[in-house]
Amino acid sequence: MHLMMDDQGGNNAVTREYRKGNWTVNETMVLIEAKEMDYERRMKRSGDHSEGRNKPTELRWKWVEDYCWGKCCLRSQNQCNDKWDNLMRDYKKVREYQRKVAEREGNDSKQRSYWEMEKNERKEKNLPSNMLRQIYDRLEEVVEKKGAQTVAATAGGGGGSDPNITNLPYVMDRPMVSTFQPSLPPLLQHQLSAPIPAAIPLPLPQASPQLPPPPAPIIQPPPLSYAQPLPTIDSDTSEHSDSPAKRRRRGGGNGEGTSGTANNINEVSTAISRSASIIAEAIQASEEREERRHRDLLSFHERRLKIEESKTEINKKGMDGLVDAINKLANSIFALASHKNQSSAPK
DNA sequence: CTTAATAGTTAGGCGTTAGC
DNA sequence: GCTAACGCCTAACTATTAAG
Repeated sequence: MHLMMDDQGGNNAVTREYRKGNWTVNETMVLIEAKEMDYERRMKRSGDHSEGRNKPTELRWKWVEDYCWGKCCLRSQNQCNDKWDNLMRDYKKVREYQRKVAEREGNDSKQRSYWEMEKNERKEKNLPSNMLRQIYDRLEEVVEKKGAQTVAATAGGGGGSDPNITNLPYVMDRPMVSTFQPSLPPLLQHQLSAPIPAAIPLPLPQASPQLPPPPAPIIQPPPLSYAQPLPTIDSDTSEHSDSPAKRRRRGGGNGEGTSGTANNINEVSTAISRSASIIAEAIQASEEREERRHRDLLSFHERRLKIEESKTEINKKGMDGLVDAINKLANSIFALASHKNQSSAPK
């Protein structure tokens, strides 16, 4: 269970328990995918420059965090941000090196590609020692696409020349907290129960504020509603409207805003508690389904084992019978031959 | 003023090795 | 076998700059 219901001071809130420790390849792929979606989302938005002016800027990394959570990558926005920074550092080093290698290849200079190098050789050249090809390729895909999109948007774009512009209406009312769809579609319940392979291409998140994401193939980011947010409280640090550096500073208060009226607070807390119970139910259902699937899988394996065993037994019996028959045949032939010998012998 | 991007730095976890 | 020392790796923190 990664979501905790907080009930302090009478307000229900959902606390995210972020995973710690090293990033797995799968988590990294999810993050890259989230960034890819983020780029695409922003490009769409920058093309649609007629709306969203003077709206509060969206917290991009919170969006990325939400996306990652929808893919069972339980990291905070800071973790995502940091990991992305580190990834980009490594990626750029490798990319630069690979470019140099490619240039020198024309000049007949013998220089091994990054992937052909040993770990210590990489270290000598001040390159990341263990960047995975899989991750590099995926990063290249995303980063180069981003570059191309940026150029395209700059060329095509009236006021939306900057890919960083965040003016789509569907984020305009988004508070500085993470969000969930208040009523989870059945699909999400399924998603929660099954980790999703990151390599499979995903449909784009919806850019429209009114329309919920369309019913989609099995793999789809969870629909995030920005119109009806469900606040979460981050378990590591309070991450609200401060700058990244300030956000991380501990002991500096919780950074809560004071602008909400009592009415709003009431409405929000009601919505939160409703949403929380829905989410809790969804998670419970998904866990039950997962349990059931696990049991099915086990019984299936057992059945398969039994079938294998009986097959082996039948084969063994068949082989024994065959050996027996061959022995008998050999004996008969031998007996026949000796009988013939005796009968043909001179008297 | 804010967020995003970048880069330098620190801290903690983990494996290896030498000494007892 | 135990433990301290060491080095490496990576997440996390911090500062700075750019752009809107």
